Amino acid sequence: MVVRKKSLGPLQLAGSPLSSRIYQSLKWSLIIGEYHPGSVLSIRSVAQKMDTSAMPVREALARLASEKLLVSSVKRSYRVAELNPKVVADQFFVRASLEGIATKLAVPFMTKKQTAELASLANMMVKDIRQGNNENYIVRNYNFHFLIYESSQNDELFWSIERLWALTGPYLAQAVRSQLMPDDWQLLHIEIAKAIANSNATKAARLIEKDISWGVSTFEKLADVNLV
Amino acid sequence: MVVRKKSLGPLQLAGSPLSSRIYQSLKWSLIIGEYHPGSVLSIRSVAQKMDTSAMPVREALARLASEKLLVSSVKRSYRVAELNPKVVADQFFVRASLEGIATKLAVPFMTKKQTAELASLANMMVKDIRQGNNENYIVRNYNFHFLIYESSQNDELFWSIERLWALTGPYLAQAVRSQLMPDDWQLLHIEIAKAIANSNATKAARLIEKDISWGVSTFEKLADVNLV
DNA sequence: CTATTATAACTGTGATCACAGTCCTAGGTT
DNA sequence: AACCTAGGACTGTGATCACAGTTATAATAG
Repeated sequence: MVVRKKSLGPLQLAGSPLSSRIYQSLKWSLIIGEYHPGSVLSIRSVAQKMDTSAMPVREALARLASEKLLVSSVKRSYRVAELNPKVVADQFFVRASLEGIATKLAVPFMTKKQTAELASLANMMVKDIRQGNNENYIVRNYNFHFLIYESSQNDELFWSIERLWALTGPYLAQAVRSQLMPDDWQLLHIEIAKAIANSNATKAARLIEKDISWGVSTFEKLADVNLV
Repeated sequence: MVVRKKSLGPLQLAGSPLSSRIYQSLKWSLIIGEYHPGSVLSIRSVAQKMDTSAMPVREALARLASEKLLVSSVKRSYRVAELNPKVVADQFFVRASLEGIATKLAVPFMTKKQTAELASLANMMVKDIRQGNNENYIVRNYNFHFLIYESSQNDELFWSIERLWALTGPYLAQAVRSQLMPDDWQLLHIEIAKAIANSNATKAARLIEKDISWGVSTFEKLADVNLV
């Protein structure tokens, strides 16, 4: 069984331009770590794979590059960025800040049904890791976090965070697949669900920051190693 | 004398694609409030004004829309968003958070020369307002803040903040031009420069947040009025 | 076998076209 | 005078072309 996202940002109706659908599709692929750092995404190759002309793909790639989700230099193919660990750590740092803020705003708005959903997701994520089902885990992790951020009622915050997930997606996926996470890290999601159920916004925010900060410290350590 | 920006993000060399130069140019126009909410930016009209074909303009507008700096619906012209005050307040709220964080990171890195520059800018901004020179004020305000954020050494933070300035630019400019700011607001920049000179990062961050929060409260009030 | 060079394959970029929706307005009708 | 309608002037969208710069490959010279 493949776990699917609920929806990536505003739901894309069938009538939306091809370029937008391609954009959304590629963005989602970045979030779930379908591409690794350095992956080449050229206009023509993507167009062929999606069975369309260059034009809509070209627009989609330009948009992704504009948001720094891809890198582009003149007359060289679009690529997923290969970032040094310091930069990735910086990105995770911003993520931790924004996601903490969003959580604090969200908690008062969350319903019983939503908190139950959170608890359920947290439990399934523990199982996913135990069974080594990384792909399901990644999607569920997305669903867990954005179920919270949705409730923040702040679109700007939501959009910024989602962009950061696409930015760090290729790196997070690498870490998940190489089992770089400490064993007790999974319990954090269960704690978060509990704190939200108890309407403890401050604690929930602190735990979310801790959850993301794992990314910061991991990549900071990598940075130190690489510098030696 | 027209005050100019130092540089908007990474300096655009002459060899860069036309579409990128148009993108940068339009983004800067948004930041300094050259367009007001609702302004129409159609591909062909911009292309004509810039004396080029549709293609590079089309890419630039697609990029801006992707970052939510413009709105676009299918087969309808690109526009500067006309946002309800609640949404604008939300954007200023995120700005306050990120700019506070960036300031806290930046202060330890700032040199004597830079702090002197900050003090100088703060003084000139007071004069700009006194003389009713709004356009100069807006550019100097940009230079003041981004001189700080530059020193945060966190590119992701810098980029996110710059995007938010383009997003809120049309609204900030409106407020500045209608003299909506309280009289003693200008003194804040002088205080910020002092706090940074004293290497008091926490205080500087708090003052920056206060500076931006003015936007939040202003638009929240407007939201209340409009709802009645 | 190695290093250098020429050549072919591939890249984004700009221009232009046809087309189908949206918007606005001038003309007619009630 | 107010309403409706039909037309034309816009809009973004997708496709295709030519071109110039980059990258990788293969042939050639040492």
